[in-house]
Amino acid sequence: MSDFIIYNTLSRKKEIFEPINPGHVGLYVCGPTVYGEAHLGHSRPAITFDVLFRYLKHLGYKVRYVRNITDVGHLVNDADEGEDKIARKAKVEELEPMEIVQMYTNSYRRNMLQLNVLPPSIEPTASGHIIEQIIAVQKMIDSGFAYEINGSVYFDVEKYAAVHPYGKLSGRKIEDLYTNTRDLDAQSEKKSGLDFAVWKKAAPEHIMHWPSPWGEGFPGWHTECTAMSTKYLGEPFDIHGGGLDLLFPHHEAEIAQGVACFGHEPVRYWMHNNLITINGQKMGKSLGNFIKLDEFFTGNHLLLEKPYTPICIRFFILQAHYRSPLDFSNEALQAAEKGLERLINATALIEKLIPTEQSSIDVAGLKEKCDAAMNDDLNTPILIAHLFDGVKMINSINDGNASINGSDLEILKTLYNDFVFEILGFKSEALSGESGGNEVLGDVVDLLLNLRIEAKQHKDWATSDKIRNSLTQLGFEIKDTKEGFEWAFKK
RNA sequence: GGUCGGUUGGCCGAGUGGCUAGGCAGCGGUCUGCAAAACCGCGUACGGCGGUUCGAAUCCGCCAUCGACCUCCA
Repeated sequence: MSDFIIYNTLSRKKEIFEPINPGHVGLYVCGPTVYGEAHLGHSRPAITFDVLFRYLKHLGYKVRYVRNITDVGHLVNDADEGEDKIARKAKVEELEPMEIVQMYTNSYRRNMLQLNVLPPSIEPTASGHIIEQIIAVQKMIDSGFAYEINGSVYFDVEKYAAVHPYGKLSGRKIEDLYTNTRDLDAQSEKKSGLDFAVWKKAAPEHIMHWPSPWGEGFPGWHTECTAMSTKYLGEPFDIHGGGLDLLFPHHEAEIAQGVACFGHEPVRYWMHNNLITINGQKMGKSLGNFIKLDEFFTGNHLLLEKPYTPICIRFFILQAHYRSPLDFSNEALQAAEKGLERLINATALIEKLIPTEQSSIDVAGLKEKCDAAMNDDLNTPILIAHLFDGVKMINSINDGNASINGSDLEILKTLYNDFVFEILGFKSEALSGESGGNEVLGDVVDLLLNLRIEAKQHKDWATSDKIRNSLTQLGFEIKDTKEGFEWAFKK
């Protein structure tokens, strides 16, 4: 088998993936901060790393996939400085912070399920790992790279940068950072504007806080990922993923914290997905131009011409390479919708193909190309292109313009099951005549279509068309075949 | 201002120093009572200007332009 190659942000190169422990992979991905409903932007890392998770398993690795839930610790950088994002929302809505956390965690999980994103192996919460974070902070102090002041603990970036390359992941130079750091908090207790909080003293009105060696407080922005990733995956571990927007400062800080805690870098391969844009601009909470996933599924948003199914969103995202920016548009989404349908239909058709003596198509070659595409840094757009080549083959065989032998047919079945369903994670969303969701409904549709056949036999085209058009209006897709008819219902 | 990354046909999106993905839309044809689906055929694109090369959309330089990060953000 050929090597699996991934792009490592750390080296800015494609590298052969070699796990630290043969046969096992530790994967950590930054999950959501649960203070709002998930939007399209959240779906990209979730889907990207879901495909990575699925593919690693397909390759035979035993994978431990950790994706955190951030439920404490993000500071709000406005008038309410020092107040926790989640606590702030709680006051507005007069809910307990943990009530908010629970609500949005539930909705996030529901959305992920809809997108056919597999649950991670472990989904740790920051609030559930306060002790681990306190220990991590203590290690940073012990190693001399963090200092306590007035009940808060800060990471000493200057001291760290003197002996370690701070900025190596994001390609930043410490001098540049100095000149660019805004001087907003002149009265700050930090030694330097570059320093970041690893533990923050809680103001009296602050709701979420825990006791620590430095007094009542809460963990800083980046502490949780360092504590939780290494707790479950060890250090160093194999792959750390996340959105490109987390590269700096979050991931840079994680490297520094890791070195401060363990004396070596915590991660072998860093992977970053690019962002989704809307009209060429980043879709983000701060810009207020995001569309929630639920809004996609219902079509209930000004920018949406119609609803789009979760799998359509998934297909749309995977038709672009994860490291490329992807621009949202109704047109692109509708193109994805139709393409997905064609792929799913052909995949279902494989079951009905009748093998012959000879194969006129190169199934082994197709499989090789599909493997190669995935091995080349998860090139899902290329993989999908090859799968569409196969779609043409499948349809041609069905039309009698090509042939396939028994063994090739078996390979083809496995190939499409593996890539379309297991790895890319697509699934059929239509209720077809065969599988059917509601048996009575199916029987009624069959009845109507049988009446239509009778009408056709009498050349009563008016009745025939009336039945077909009415069913089409209701969302059924009717196809006439040699044997009679086929139908499918689309939500 | 600093750092990084884009600019591909009507739209979306891959990719490689020469063999010039794929999807969607469009056009013509086959099939069909008409459709739908499917199949066959068609469209020859890589921001601009230079340079390297037998040959560049692909490498280099300059310019233009867009974006991301530098502050919480997937």
